Parts: sequence; structure tokens; C-alpha cells
Amino acid sequence: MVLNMVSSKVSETRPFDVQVQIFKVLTHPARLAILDILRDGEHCVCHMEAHLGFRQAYISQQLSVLREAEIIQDRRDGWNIYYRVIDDRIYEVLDAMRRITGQPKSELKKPNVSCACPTCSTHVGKAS
Amino acid sequence: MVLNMVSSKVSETRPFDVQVQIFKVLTHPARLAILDILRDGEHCVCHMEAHLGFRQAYISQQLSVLREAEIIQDRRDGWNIYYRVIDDRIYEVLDAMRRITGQPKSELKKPNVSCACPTCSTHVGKAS
DNA sequence: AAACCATATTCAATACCATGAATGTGATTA
DNA sequence: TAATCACATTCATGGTATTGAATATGGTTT
Repeated sequence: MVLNMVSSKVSETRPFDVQVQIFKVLTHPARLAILDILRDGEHCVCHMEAHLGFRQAYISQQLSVLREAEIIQDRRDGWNIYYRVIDDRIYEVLDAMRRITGQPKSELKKPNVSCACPTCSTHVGKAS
Repeated sequence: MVLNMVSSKVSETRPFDVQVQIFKVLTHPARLAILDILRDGEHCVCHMEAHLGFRQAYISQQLSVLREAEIIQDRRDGWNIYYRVIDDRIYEVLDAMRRITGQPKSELKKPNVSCACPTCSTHVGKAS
């Protein structure tokens, strides 16, 4: 990810570049949905796959964006890789935004699906 | 501004589109700088021009993005057009982000410049 | 009405992001 | 070590945002 900040003359705006960089990462519905899933702690990729309905490669792409921005962190455990947010304060940003847009705290109700990972197995879901 | 959200299959992420739309507007250093100037109330365009060092057309472009997103509002008074933010809660988002990026509340110290508008004339500045 | 002021809009070129498809990787079981 | 599992990466294409340059607009003064 490369900045294209070549402000015409003076760069009075340079101090804002760091914030812009993070805002850019948040400018994507799938990534916001992923962060929403990670609100209650770490989850594996198959979990997100099952809950969001996207294909694995697509989710992995979005995870890599979040990871490179150092918003999330991964941890391997056997076959599965678990993701978690590094700095919980990102939710302060997201919550403040939701207060403006007037969206319910959890519009995204967990569907009755699950994957084979330990986390999902503890749920009621039934994989097809 | 048109959304390009054509999620592969399911659109579990659609509820996030509204937030994404606003985040997109915040994904720009000049626009963040403008919002920062508007923290203490309304200001005319020439004011921003003087304080940011960008050319008038450029600032006007960014203002139009903020205006179309209904983040700011304009008011005409004689020659000048004054802008103000519509919903102050946008600063909750910006402040939350600054807490993460660790930027000082007002990195952007007002330079000793001014334009001919009534607002600027009350300042100490001297236009070249 | 004409000249002038502050500000807005349009246009075109370029840079950047999104995303599907194909393929690669590293840990694990047999 | 070969097959397999969960996940990551690369590549190519189309779409969207950025921004400089030129020009338009609408209120104001004379």
C-alpha cells in the first residue's frame, strides 16, 4: 500500500497521513464485518468464511490488508489460524461511526452455520 | 460517488456500506485538515486556503466531497461562503482515531497568515 | 450592465483499489 | 514422503479516486 500524497505545495496535511492510512483500511464492508466478528475475541478463518459467506481466498485477502495495517494479528494452532485485533481502541472508532450512521450494535446476527474448527464446534450450528 | 459493492454471493456485509461511505470521505489528508479547522466553528474558504496552503480550486473540490457526504454545510454571507460541520459527532470518530495513531490534538498550529475575510481580519495575521 | 470578487464545476490523465481465478505454502496425518 | 487440510499469495482486469488546468457561477460594487 503506497501513499499518493503529493500535496501541491505546502504539506500542512502530512500529520494526517497516518490516520488516513487506517481509515483506508476501514473503507471496506468485508473488513468491517470481519472486525465485527472479532469483537468477542479471536476467531479462525473458516469461522469468518462460514459467517460471511465469502470464499476463503477473498477473506484471506481482506485479512492480509488488516494484518499489514497491524490492526489484527494471527496465531497458528495446528491446522487453524486464529486472528485477533491488536488494539481494541479500533472499536472506539467503529462505535463512534455507528453512532452517526445510526446502525444497531449487531446488525449482523450470527447465522446457524459452523465450520469444523474447535470454536465453531461449540456452537449449535450444523455444517451442510 | 457510487458504491462498487458487488459482493460475490451473500451480502452479509451490506449493513456496513453506510459506514464505509463516510470512512471514504475521511480517507484524505486535506479533508481531515479541513475538518480540523472547522473544529472551532464555521470558517470561509479563503481562511482554509490561507491556513492549508492549497489553491482555491483544490480546496473547493475537497469541500464539495465533504458537502455531498452531508458532513459539512455552507452559508453565504456577502462575498464569502462559510462552512460548518453538520454533526459534531464526526469528531468523536476523528478523536478516537487520533487516540490510536497517537497524534497530538492540534498538530496543525495556526500559521501567522490571514485572508481578507472578517474572520481572518480579527486575527493577528498579516497577509503578504 | 460591466467589472470584480470569492468560490464552484468540469475535464482529462493518472494512480490507486477491488476482486475473481489460479496457484502456492506450511503444518499434519497416514 | 505423499496426500491432505487450512490458509496465503500472485496476477490480471476493470473500476474508482486524485488532482492540475481551465473555465463557469453568482453575488457585489460602481
